[in-house]
Parts: sequence; structure tokens; C-alpha cells
Amino acid sequence: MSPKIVDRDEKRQQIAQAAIVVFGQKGFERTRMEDVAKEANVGKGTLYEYYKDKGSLLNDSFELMMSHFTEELEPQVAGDAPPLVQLRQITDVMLEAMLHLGDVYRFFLEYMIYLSRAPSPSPFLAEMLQGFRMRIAELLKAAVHQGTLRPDLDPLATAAAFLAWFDGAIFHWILLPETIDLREMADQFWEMTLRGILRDPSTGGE
Amino acid sequence: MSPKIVDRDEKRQQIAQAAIVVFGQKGFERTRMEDVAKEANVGKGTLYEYYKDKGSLLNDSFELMMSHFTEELEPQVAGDAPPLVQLRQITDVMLEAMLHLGDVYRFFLEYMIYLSRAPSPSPFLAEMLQGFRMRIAELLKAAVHQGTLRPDLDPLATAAAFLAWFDGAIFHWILLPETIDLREMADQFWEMTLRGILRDPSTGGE
Amino acid sequence: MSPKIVDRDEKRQQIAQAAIVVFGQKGFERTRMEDVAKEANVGKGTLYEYYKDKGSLLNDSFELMMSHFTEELEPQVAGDAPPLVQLRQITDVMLEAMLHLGDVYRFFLEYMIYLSRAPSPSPFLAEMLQGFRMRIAELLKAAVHQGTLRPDLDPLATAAAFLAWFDGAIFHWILLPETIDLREMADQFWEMTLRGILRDPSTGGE
Amino acid sequence: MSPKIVDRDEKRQQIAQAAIVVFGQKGFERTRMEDVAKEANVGKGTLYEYYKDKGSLLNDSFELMMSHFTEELEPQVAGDAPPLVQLRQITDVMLEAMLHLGDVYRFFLEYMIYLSRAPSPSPFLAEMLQGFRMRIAELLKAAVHQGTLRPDLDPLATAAAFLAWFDGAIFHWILLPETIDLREMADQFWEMTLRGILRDPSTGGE
DNA sequence: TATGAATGAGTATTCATTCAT
DNA sequence: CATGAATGAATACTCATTCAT
Repeated sequence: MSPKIVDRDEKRQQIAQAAIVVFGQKGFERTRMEDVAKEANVGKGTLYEYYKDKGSLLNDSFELMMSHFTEELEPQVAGDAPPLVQLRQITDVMLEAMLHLGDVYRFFLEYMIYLSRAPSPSPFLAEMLQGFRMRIAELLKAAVHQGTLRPDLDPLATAAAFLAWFDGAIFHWILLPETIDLREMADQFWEMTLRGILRDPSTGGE
Repeated sequence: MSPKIVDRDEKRQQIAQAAIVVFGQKGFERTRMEDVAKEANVGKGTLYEYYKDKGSLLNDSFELMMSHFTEELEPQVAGDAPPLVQLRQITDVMLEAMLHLGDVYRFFLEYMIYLSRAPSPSPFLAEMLQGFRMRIAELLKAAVHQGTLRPDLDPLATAAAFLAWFDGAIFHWILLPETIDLREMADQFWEMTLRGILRDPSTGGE
Repeated sequence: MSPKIVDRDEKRQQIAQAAIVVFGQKGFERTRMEDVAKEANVGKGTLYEYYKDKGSLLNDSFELMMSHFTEELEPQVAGDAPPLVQLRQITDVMLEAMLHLGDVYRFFLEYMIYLSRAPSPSPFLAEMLQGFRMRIAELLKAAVHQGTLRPDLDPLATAAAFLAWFDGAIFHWILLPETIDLREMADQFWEMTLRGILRDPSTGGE
Repeated sequence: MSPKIVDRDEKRQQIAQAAIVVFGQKGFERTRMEDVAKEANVGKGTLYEYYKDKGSLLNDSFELMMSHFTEELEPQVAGDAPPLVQLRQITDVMLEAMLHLGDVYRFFLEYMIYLSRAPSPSPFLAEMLQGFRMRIAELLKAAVHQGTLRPDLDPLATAAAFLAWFDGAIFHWILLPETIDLREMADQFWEMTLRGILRDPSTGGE
């Protein structure tokens, strides 16, 4: 009765994954559906068995990409470590993820810009940024409580600055991967920032 | 030399200016040459009297945009002020420019991504980023010399971090203009950073 | 011979029947094989177990439709009634069939047009029309023999006119089912044809 | 200032005229836009300078075709002739038009079927048919007044029957142009209708 | 020089048909 | 046999670019 048995969800992912790669390399407008098909090792028509059109493939690919990030992030962060250590871990893990997935982050940037052009601001975008910010802010707040950071620190504002630096650093690195050493940049930023936000700068955060 | 030449340059600029606007609004791939023509109040065919193709219009528009920035920047920065004041002025002036030209900065972002996809890394891009970095680094170095900043400060690394933050902040603001107060973000970053890099944090940099 | 064969014919018919319905609703070019499959409650692939391609399904469906008509027609016409009564019965029965099968007759029209486009004129088409014409002409001839109709009547020509009116009437009704009362139209045509429209037929309208 | 000067209306017509031809030959669904372009001696893209899409080209072509008919019809009908003569003239002129434009009438048929499939009945269709019917009915009414036709004649019903015959005759002729002599068919119909087919009309066929 | 009409290469998408299960 | 997943040929439509005026 039943023909070819296929895990449709898996195939959808396979396609979305291929799209992530190609969108990252060429950008949305310049990738042809055939490129995606080739990358996914399926026929052009097959894409349309799984996605209504190029736009929904874009959206789904983005979501898949984001889930890769969170999947990669969470298991590597020790929930019981001191908050500042956790923060450093997050930075490092995400930085490493970027280093592996350069083109993909380019796709991320493009998609953000694309979303930002929508006539009404994307709630998704706001939530995502807000989510990151809260996550960081929580850790900072905990560090303040512990007495590691200055009591007058504004956790949300600091988190926002931190994220801005992070995305900007990635952005610059995407632009000039050869010229920029992301890991060193992180060290420098960390050093500069810590001495600024520690209650007692002379201790260096220990 | 002849009056016609002045005319031509003016018209070229008029077209490039229109392109800046439209590219900013719709993105490069999605703006049609006709959109640019309409915005520039010329016929579609006229564009090709002044630009070989869409690509060279893009490049030229970008250059024009950059010159707007430098033109706006320079006169407002007092060359004889203390270096840290100059740095703050630069930040403020550019921030204000962004606030006026949101869409245009989106165009900037897009163009950067576009350049970064070129098969060989764009020397222009490297120079531009390097140029900004040097400019900032010089000011920081001067401030170190003056004794305002910590003597062990690495000016180039700090400048890089500063620029990363700046571009990231703009990026976030472009994404969510309603949710983000650029000026406040700058204050926070400045405050956080200064206390970290000053020789004597208790003075607050004065 | 084997029970399977009966099954096959039944299924072929089931599919052709479904095709009649869908072709009637959407037209040949606009129905997708999947529509037919769904209407026939079989899988898309199954269609190709029974029909080589869409074209042969079309042909077969048409034949099935025509057989429906003849099946419906014959038993309701009393072979021993006076010829003019038989003619009227034929008209009525076919008209009723149309009223039940409006969309299907649309399919008929389309198929006719389709056939007429074939590079060489379809012998089938000619035979069918000729067959109808002869059938009517026979009845008219009998009525002439009986003395009910004028002896100088040209039976074939009159049959042709009759059929033209019939198909034209159906055509108009298909176009505007709400506005046209087929049964009344038939009555009027019958009356007009039988008695003529001239006040004084003997003059011939001069 | 102004470039190529083109009579856009004329070009629109040129294209619509080409479309009439090709739609007539191949049918709407099977004609590719390129076929139309070739027939109109323009590039594929040019079609879209004048028509939004294939559908509106279809609609416009149909309107143009209809205007051809009316243009051809009116000047050849003597408004001061006796009504029955006018009616005969109309029949003849339209028949001749058909003989010249066979494929085009096929396009007409197809378009009618297409319209009839629209979810809500096309007012255009109703008006057109009604218009023809009224035109004929007026002539019949005049002939009744003059005493040429039977006083108990129902002009509208008779007009409807007349039109049904006409379209049916054309339809059959389109199907089998070789086998059917339209002019003779018209003669026969005219004769039959005028005088009736009963030997003794006064009995009504009972 | 300025223009917009003309063009066709390029692309997303559809759908008849095939084929692995 | 039956199925629906897979496929790619076919096609409407867009838009950068050319060109006649």
C-alpha cells in the first residue's frame, strides 16, 4: 500500500540545512533554488514538496540555524559555576561556534536586516534580542549579589553593551576574517570590561 | 573644465544620492533601477549615461555615503580638545548621524556583507576599518601619554573593541529602533569603559 | 476472465468517472492529475496503472460520458411511438440529462473544441455528429412518410438545424444557467419549428 | 527629451490582435506568451509593457474580437430595410464573418466556457447574450407589427431560439468545417423556421 | 544628452510522469 | 498492485540593459 517511506521531518531539515549553507554563501536573493537543491542532493521540485516557496524556506532555515546555536550553547555552560565564569563560557562557546560557522553568521546578519525592513517591527526579533539580554543580565545581577561586581552596576545596560560588542566583533570578523583574531579580541574586551565593572579593580576579578 | 563637466558631476551625484536612499530602503537586490531613476527624477536610460551598471552605481553610492560621514564628522571635532573629549565627540557626532540616517546605515551594513562575499578580501574594507581603528588608537595613545589612561593600555586592541561595540550598537538599533535608546547606550558604554581604562578610576576621567 | 480483470475494468471506470467530474468542473488543462486521483479515491500513481497519460484518460472519460448519454437515452424512448413523439422524447430526455449534468456538458464542449484543433479532422467527431443527424433524420423521414410532416421537407437538413439548435441551447444554458429556462426554450423551439413563424406560410414571407 | 515615439494604443491592439490569432489556434492554456510575442513581432518582455499578465491579455483580446464583430456587422445592415430582411442580413453578415474567422470563433467559444466557470456568473456574458437577443427580438416585433409574422409570436423566445441555432450551427461548423456548409444550413433553417415543418400547421402536429 | 520603449536572459514555481517501496 | 515521494521539463513573469529617437 504505502510507497517509499521517508521521514519527512528529517528531509525538511536536510533541505533547510542545505539552505543555511547556500544562503550563507551567496545571500538570499542570489541563491537560486537549484543551488539549494543541489546542495541538498535533491531535485528542484522536491524543495517545493517541503516548502511552499523560497520565503518560507528562508524562515525555516533561520529557525534551524538558531536552534543549532542554542543546542550548542546550553550543554557547554556549567549551570553551577560562578556567574562570571558562566558568562565567559557563553562568550567563548558562541565565539567558537562563530569560528566554525562564519558563512552562517553572515546569513544571520542578512536575515536580521531583512526582518528589520518589514513594515511592522518583527516581534521575533525583539524577543530574541531581549532574551539574550536578559540571560546576560541575570548573570550580571547574580555576580553583583555575590559581591564580585560593583553594586551600582546597571545589569541590563551592561548586558546590552556586552551584546552590542559581541555582535559588532562578529560583524567585523565576518568582514575581515584574516585580519581579526576573534579570540584575542574577546580577551581584550573582557579584560577592559572587567576592570571597569569590578567592585575592586585591583583584584582583577579573582 | 567646460561647464558641461560640472553638470555631469552634479548629476552623477544626484543619482548616487538617490541610490543611497533607495538602496537603504529596499536593499540592493530588491531595488530596481527604475526606483532609483524615479527617486533621482531622471529617466531610466539616463542612469546608464552616468553609470556602467547597477554594480558601479552601488559602489559609487557607497563612496558618496562615506564621504557624507567624514564631511559631517570632521568639522565637529575640535582638534585641539583633549583626546578623550575628541573621542567622545566622535562617538556623539556619528551617533547623531546614525539617528538621522537609519536606512542609510542599513545600506552600509548590506554593502559590507556584500563586500565580504567577494572571492578575494576587499582591500578597501580592510583599509576603512583599519583607518577608523588607527584614528581611535591615536587618540587613546595620546590620552595615555597625557596620563589620563592607564599606561598598560593596548590602544589598538581597545580601539578595536570600541569600534566593535559601536557597530554592534548601531546594528541593534537598526533592528529595533523603537526599543533601543542609542544615546543612553552610549553613555552606559562610555561609563563602563572609562572606569576600566582610566589609571585612576575614582576620578571618573576628569 | 480472472476476477482481477473485472476489478481492473471497474477501477478504470471509477477513475474515468472521477475524471469526468473534475474535467467538467475545472477544464482539462486546469485539472491536475492529483485532483482526479483525489476524486477517484486512489493514489496519484495509481492513475498511471490504468492510463498511459493524461490524454488517454481524457479520451476514455469522454467515451464513458457518451455511453452514459446513450444508456440514459435509449430505454426512455418508446420505439413504437409515432416518430414525432419519439423526437420530442429524445429532446426531453437529453435536456433532462443536461439539467442533471451541466458541468459534464461543459466538458463535452471543451473536448469537442479540443478535437477540432487536431491537425487532421477527427473521424470520431464526424461519425458522432453524423450518427445523431441520421438518427433524427430517420424519424423525420418516417413522419413525412406518415404524412405528419410536409412532403417537401429535407430530413437531413432539418435534422442538422435541429441539432444545431439543441447544442446552441445547451451552450447558452451552460453560460447562463440562471437566466435560461431550458425546458421552456425547448417548448418554444418546438412550437416555432412545427408551425413556422410566418402569418401566412403559403406566401413564403414575400 | 522624449525617446522613441510610439502609439501605445496601437501597439496594444497589435498585441491583442496577435493574441486573438494564437489563442484561436492553440487555446488559451496551450499558447505560450512567447508564441504571442512572435506573432506580434515583439519581444516577450514587451507584452508585459502593455499587459499585466496573460489573463488581462486574454480579456482584452476578447474585447477586441467582439469589437471586430460589431464593426463588421453594423455598416452592412440596412437600417431602413424591412425587419425580416434586416434579420436575414444580420445572419448572413455574421455567417460570412465566421467563415473568415473560424479559429477566432473557436477562441470565442473557449472564452465563453472560461467565463462560465467563474464563481459568480459574469455580468458581461449575460449582457452580451441579452443584447443580441433584444436586437433580434426588436426586429421580430417590428415584423409582427407589420403583419409579416404571426401576431401570437413570442419575439423574445423566438430570438432566443434563433440565437441558439446560430451559435450551435457555428459550433458544428467549427468542429467539422469540411462537412458542413454553413450557408446552406442557414438557408434551410430560415426556410424551416419561416414556414414550419408540419404539413398542416393549423393542427399543431396532433 | 535624455528618454522610455524594447528586449531576452534568468528564476521561481507548477505538474505530468516515474519509481522505490 | 498501490502509493506518494521525487523529479525536471516547461512557462509566466521580472528587470538590468540597450537603443532608436
